[in-house]
Amino acid sequence: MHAALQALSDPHRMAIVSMLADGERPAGDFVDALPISQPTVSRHLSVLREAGLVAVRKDANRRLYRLNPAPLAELDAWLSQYRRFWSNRLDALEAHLDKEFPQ
Amino acid sequence: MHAALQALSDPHRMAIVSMLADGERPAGDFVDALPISQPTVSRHLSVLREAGLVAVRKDANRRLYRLNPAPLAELDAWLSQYRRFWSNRLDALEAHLDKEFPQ
DNA sequence: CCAATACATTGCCATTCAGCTATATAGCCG
DNA sequence: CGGCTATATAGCTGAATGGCAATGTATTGG
Repeated sequence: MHAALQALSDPHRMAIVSMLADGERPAGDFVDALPISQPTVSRHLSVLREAGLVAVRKDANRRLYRLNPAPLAELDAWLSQYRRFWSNRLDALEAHLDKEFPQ
Repeated sequence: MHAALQALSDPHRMAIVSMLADGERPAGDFVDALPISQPTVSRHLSVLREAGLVAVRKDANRRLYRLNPAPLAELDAWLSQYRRFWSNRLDALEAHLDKEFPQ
């Protein structure tokens, strides 16, 4: 999960991940959306790939990127040890969940 | 929250934050726990301070560090838009919670 | 007052990294 | 095939960053 944090620590890469919350997108969408050059976007995508945060598939000319949520889930799990600091609401929820959907 | 991500992207800083999950600690504890020099630890603490992830208070000779959970809560909020990708369990929990503890 | 402890700050070095331009690769279309 | 589009790769540069040793600062204890 540390690789994911490292990858997310760049604002442009975080923006890419945010755009992918809506679904699959071709690389060109990020080039249009971000104020940086195409090769730089391509490099960011490569970093996100290596971190396991995104996956690609080919569609003719284009490369369609989609989110790979696993590292985010890991990050979420790490964060869970801190939720008690701000969220009694969630604590209650988890207690309930464990009863509702045991194991 | 981006400043927090940046700060957490270093493994030693993440280790410090992890240690603080248990409560307040003097700076020296991190020096003992990490395989890096005291000045380097001090620099990491300074970065965490600037990111708002930790707060300090003086206790005689020592500086007692504690977690400031606000940036982690922000990160948690950002992550929430992705939970649907891996956690139907949590979705169910939240639905329940909204009924149980409305608003 | 003096030595010791705990921590921060300074100054340096090597590495990493985001950015760019230029170029390569691959698929599409006429 | 030839040109166009979409993306990746290579090569470079400057800035940021983590590491260290040396030094500064403040507090405690004798």
